[in-house]
Amino acid sequence: MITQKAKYALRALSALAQAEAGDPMMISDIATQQKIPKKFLEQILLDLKHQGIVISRRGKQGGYLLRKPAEEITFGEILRIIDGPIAPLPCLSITAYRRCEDCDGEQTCEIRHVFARVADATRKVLFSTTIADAAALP
Amino acid sequence: MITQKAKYALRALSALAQAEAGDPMMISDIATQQKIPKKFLEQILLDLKHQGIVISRRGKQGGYLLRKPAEEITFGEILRIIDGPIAPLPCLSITAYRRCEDCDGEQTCEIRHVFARVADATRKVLFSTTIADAAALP
DNA sequence: TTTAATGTCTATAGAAATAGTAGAGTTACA
DNA sequence: TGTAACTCTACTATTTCTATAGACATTAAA
Repeated sequence: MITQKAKYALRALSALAQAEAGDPMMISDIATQQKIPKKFLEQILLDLKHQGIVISRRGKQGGYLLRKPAEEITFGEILRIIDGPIAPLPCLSITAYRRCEDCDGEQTCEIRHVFARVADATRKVLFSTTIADAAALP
Repeated sequence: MITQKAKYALRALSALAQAEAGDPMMISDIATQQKIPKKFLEQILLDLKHQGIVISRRGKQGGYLLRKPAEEITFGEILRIIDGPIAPLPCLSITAYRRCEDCDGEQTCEIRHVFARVADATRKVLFSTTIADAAALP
């Protein structure tokens, strides 16, 4: 299961993708429209800003904007930022590889190569789907 | 990420699959061989017993056995028992469906159909791979 | 029939993750 | 200069994860 936070992040980005281009959208508008707790959403958007996904304008008439075209923001990259590694095992993570301490070597691990296939299949979907795809829907 | 518990469960079952057919394997032997904390493994095997995956014999010469051929035990069914639903969203779970409260309808949800594809891809791997595949390796 | 070895079951506990909430601070437009 | 917006840090309640502890039940073998 992905976290609630990741769900919120993806839906918020989808809302931004649907907004007028160049016209910032306020946290409270996104929160209302997408039924996301406002203070929680603040944190999420701040994260996404720090990771270069969105930009913000402060003060009156402020709000958030996508930093790049929605077509270039994948589900995979957002999930990595919010929920961490995509891989089902630490020893299969591309961005946060960690050896399994209780495991006697990756070549002989009985389960590693199975989950390698899971990871591949998952990545194939997540990195080929963008926020634009999500926003396009009905 | 799957839990440590699920990793232990799959490796324990793989050990059972490699044991002499009909010859029960003791918890402590599995624990030593697979580097699993013994008391933790007890719980895991008990779960698997209650779910009909393994059978046990008590007393001297006791131990655990697979209840059905390793070829018929899939990774998917074990993960469901230990970690819960395979699906990345509650509203996509086959065994534990739950509506998303903050979501305005599953037809219009921007992210649901993306994760539906993730779930399909994941299930395809997890339910076509068995403990026998894991045990067969090197 | 006793004893030792084995699984069974319930309870407990510390650490980490999850899902928020609170509030003081900063910026910029009108 | 006022106020509407974002920024940042800290805090908290709940749940999940990863075990550990210990009393109990059963069985095989001496």
